[in-house]
Amino acid sequence: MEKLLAGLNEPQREAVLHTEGPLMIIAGAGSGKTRVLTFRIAHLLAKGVDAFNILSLTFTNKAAREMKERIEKLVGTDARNLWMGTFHSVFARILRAEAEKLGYPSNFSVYDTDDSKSLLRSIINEMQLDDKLYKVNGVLSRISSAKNRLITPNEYLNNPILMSDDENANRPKLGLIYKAYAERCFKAGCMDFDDLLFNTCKLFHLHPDVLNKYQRRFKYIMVDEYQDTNYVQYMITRQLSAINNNICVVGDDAQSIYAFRGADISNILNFEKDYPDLYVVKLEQNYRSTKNIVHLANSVIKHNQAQLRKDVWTDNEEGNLIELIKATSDNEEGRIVAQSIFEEKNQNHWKNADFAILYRTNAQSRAMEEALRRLNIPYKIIGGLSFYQRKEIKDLIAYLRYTVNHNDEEAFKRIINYPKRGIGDSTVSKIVVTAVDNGVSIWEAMMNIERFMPGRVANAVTEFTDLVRGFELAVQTKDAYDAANQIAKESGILKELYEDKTVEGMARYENLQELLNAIKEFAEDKEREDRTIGAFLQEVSLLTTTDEKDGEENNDKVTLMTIHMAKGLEFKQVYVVGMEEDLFPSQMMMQSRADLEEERRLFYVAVTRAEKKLTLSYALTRYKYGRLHQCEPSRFLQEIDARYLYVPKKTSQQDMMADDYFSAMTKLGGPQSGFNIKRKEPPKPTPAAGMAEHVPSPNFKPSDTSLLKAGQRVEHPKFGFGEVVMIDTGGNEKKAKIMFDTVGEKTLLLSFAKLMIL
DNA sequence: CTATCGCACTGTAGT
DNA sequence: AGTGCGATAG
Repeated sequence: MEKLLAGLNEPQREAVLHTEGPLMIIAGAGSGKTRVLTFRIAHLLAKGVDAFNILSLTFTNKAAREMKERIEKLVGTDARNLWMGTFHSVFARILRAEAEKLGYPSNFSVYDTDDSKSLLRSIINEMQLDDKLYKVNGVLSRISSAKNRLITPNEYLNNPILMSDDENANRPKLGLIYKAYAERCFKAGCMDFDDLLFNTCKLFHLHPDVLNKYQRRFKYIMVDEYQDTNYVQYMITRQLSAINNNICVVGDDAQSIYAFRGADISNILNFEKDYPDLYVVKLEQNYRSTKNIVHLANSVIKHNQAQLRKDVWTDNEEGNLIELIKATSDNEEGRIVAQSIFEEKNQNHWKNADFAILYRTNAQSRAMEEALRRLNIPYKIIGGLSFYQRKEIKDLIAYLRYTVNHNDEEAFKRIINYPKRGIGDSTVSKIVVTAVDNGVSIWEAMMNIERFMPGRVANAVTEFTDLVRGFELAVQTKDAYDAANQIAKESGILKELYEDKTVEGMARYENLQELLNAIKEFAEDKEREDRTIGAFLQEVSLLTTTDEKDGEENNDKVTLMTIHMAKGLEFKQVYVVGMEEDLFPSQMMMQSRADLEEERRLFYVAVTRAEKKLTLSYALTRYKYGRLHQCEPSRFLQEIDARYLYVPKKTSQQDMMADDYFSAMTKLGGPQSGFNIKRKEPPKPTPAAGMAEHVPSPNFKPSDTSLLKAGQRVEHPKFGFGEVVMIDTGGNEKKAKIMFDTVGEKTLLLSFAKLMIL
């Protein structure tokens, strides 16, 4: 252990050795956070703490797995009993043991996002609401944020602020949808992802003895990526640590990039208030990047207001200046980047795997892919559809789920007529209606179908129930693999796919075989206590893209991914592409969310992935929904301290300055036929450049909305002129609704910094 | 019950 | 432009 500690700097060592009492580690980018965390746990174990008493919460399964491996390397098999995992996986496990206390079956299924959406769609239909007004995505995110703030359906319905919000948004029934949704999930014996945390809190609240049991068990609690936790996660950790008070949170407020899914940066900003005797360690030395990269990152993030004082510095070499590339189009941007990778690779003797191309949205990968393929540069794309999101996989999983839990409504809907067995929508709704009328479950109704729907349909339904009962028997008597195999065969899925001789069909068949292999591995894993289908389903429902194995031998590939996926990774050279206004920072974010501070943190995360070289690029035109659009450079390029930037003389491969190219194109009335340039709409009443600093009015402090009065005229650089129509200052959130003359109504949260009172 | 047509969407991500 | 889902017609 001493040997290990010798390699650490002073704050790192402090973080490792400070084991008793609350601790907050503010870990800047590239400051050796993972190392500190693993050493800290190893140190606890070396001190004689039982692994059984340590709980370590991470943000992804992958992070948990990697950390566990590292610790096992340090301390050996002592690490076996560590509880290490995501919030969801850890508390799903606890809920599985305690579910009955909340009225759930212990084999509850977990709804994924698609299941949730499908259920919501049914509910919105059944309530005869306008699905254009009640969009599934919007409704789901509203319900999700309510659950993340521990608001029950009834509390929602009794909350005047939420209700008036909904009314103003013309969606007064949202609370009722939430209530119906929660009831349906409960009846189906299912939890969605948010329920796993919500119900954990509920369990602890209703059963203090259970809470006490786990409080005494988890003597040491660690939370990684604390800046990305939401309110319910905050409550869980707070309650669990209430007795022993040994809680250690690690995070970096400058890398909080998940507000859009409910992460609450104030968790980390206000942590001090909850634990007065808190000890704070700041890891500020960056070991990853050159001075130029670190300075550039700092020069942008300093524009943010909400942050902890932190000063990231590095001892590393100065390094190259950051290259800024201007391209005429997204396709040319791709060509230049691919060409650059080709040249840099030879020049520095780097591998393909030393390069990453980062972008804001997945759609941007296309141009990059084409260019790389043209130069025969191998690449891999991280993200996109995961294995477990594929239709054929979800179908078989749905059969398994339904076999285990006959109340699982979404699984039922998926499999009842797939493969086709003559039970269509009308039959299904008749069954559902009968079940509801008689107060029995759908399953029971189907078991008695001859009584109310005798005839041909009844036979089909009985065949189906017999089939499922056979599966049930198989699950009880055989091991997971044999049972799954039987289900795949007898359900007819396997046959259906086998008969499809198209390329896609063959791929689907192979995917199914791969799923069966995965079940086989699971069933034969001797280290696992619970090797049933139920346990498999639970694990699989919490698995994602990043958790899947690479599987390929040749891993020397250029990595393409979104900035979000890049967090925690590092590459010798990084290209951040698409540095254009409205794309990065994203227009959508700017309309709905706090403001551009999160986008700025996203930029910070992107550039700090680079070790040696960093290249930024933007295009002047870009394809969007099949049409060519005109773009403007991102405001972030203006915020960068110019000292760190360098613009190569020749940026266009056609040896033509991009500006000339574009003006030539527009003079000709657009490029050749088939092109259809969508001109950017002229900026609203703001200065011509569209990038000039907007000076806030002197009487108006950003984020202080109390100065706004209904009826006031205001101006916003993005949305133009408008009128304040409503303010509510209830709770912590200050909100104002502004009716903009051209854009319509906007609810602004924190973006008041740019708002002028006229 | 199935096939086809038309419309809407097109955002980052983990569980 | 392309896809995927839902509604409607057959």
